[in-house]
Amino acid sequence: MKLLEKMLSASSDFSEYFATAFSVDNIIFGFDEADLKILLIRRGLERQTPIYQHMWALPGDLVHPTEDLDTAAYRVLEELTGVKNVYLEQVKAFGAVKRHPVGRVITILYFSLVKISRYEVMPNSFADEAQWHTIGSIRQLALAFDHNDIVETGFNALKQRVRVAPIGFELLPPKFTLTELQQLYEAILERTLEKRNFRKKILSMDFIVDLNESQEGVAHRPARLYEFNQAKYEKLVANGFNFEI
Amino acid sequence: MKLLEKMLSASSDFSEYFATAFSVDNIIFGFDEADLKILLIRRGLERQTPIYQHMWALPGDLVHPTEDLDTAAYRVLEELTGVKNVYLEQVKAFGAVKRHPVGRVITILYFSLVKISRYEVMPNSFADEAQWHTIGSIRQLALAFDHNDIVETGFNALKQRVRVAPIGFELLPPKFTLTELQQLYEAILERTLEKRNFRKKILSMDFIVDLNESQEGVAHRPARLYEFNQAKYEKLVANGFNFEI
DNA sequence: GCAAAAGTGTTTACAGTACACCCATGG
DNA sequence: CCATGGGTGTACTGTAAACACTTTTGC
Repeated sequence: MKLLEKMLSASSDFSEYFATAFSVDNIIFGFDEADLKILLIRRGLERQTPIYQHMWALPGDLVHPTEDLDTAAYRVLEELTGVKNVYLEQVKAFGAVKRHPVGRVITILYFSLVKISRYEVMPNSFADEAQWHTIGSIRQLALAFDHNDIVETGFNALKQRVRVAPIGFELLPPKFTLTELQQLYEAILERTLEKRNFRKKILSMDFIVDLNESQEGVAHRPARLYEFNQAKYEKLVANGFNFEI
Repeated sequence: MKLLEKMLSASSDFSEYFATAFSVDNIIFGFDEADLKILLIRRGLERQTPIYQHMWALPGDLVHPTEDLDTAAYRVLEELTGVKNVYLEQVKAFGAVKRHPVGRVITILYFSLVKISRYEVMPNSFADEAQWHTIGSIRQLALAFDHNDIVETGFNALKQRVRVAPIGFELLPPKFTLTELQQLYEAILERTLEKRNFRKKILSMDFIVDLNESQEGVAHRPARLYEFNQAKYEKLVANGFNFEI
């Protein structure tokens, strides 16, 4: 039975099929002081339906009727963080019938990668309170809705993606040290990496370039600074290169 | 602005946010005579909205209000093919505002893998006409809606998945030869593989077992038959094994 | 001169790749 | 006996993994 077709052409009442809302949720990743963090909002208070009150949740919103999904996810991100030009990727849809206690709400999960240093939370624009949480601390929390499951799924998606695409750089400032890069990969992959092998591998890929600059003001030998070179990377990909960590 | 929350709690009219339908579409893969094929339906005729008439499209339907997404995808599959216990996996959501000419319809894409030998199309139950198409021939066709894009996305998802999970077996009969398995991987990956190396690699993984049986009635040396052993595979995974082709 | 992190090379083992011939069966 | 696809081994190459010490700076 082709419900969609009937609905759109026949005169029968298919309004029940429109009794579903859909939203986007966004796992916003940041990297700070060797920790991978996720931006959560605390459910409040004046503006929201009184369910899951005071609990932490992923930022999200309904999708406007004339808005693409990616646009909606991007809007949520921008309203919350104020940043633009951010890496954003869809993960998947969550649509269990009872996942929202008030009605049927299907949500499309995204993750985004922001340079945490550049960013300021704007708590009064969107959420009553917003805060970065490590993945470890989130696992100790009961989040609103099915957001614990959703976070695990999104984190796994990041783990997979980071192995085949050079997106980790989106989480670092434009100039970074190899130690920072290694700590980032360790945080995402949740395991330690061997320093010499990591450096060999990363440098052999030939799309991060040595800036011939050094850290300043550190109480030890200053590290060299590098940057990611998108053009070099794309040239390699065009020639059949395959990124793997 | 937390639209979802306002909508559910306030008395304002948010009905425009319910003016969106959502559906599932399913890329049903089968493997037959060394070709990877996708089951398409021809848009017809009596039952459907007169758009994209006579064009080929992916099978899909609206999601019922009290139905999980996976269930809906499974239902589409079962109504069309009659088969059960089939591998099914969500790919992603497609939600461009204008992707459906009649209204806003967000669709969740799935792919499923069926053993083509076991299956009979039931054209009178669901679609006016259903037919297997090779990926090559689909690329020559203009499909309805944005289904050409969707097919490419879904096919790429299969390509990725098959490299890290042993799901190829879902497309083969329970007993298969190594040549059939190789042809399957060649069809999915769209490249040739070297016979000796392929066999070494597959057999070294140790979860396909030699049945000590042979093909019958072939006009050449009969091939040995193998089967996939799920229990062995899971044991390996539990011990930290990682499948790769 | 000491604390702290940066930086660097070599060896070993394993997996990927390339490659060509004999075997078993039906007709 | 011929046509057809089935089945096998070896050498080479490159990448992954394991591993410990020296260097540079600030204080």
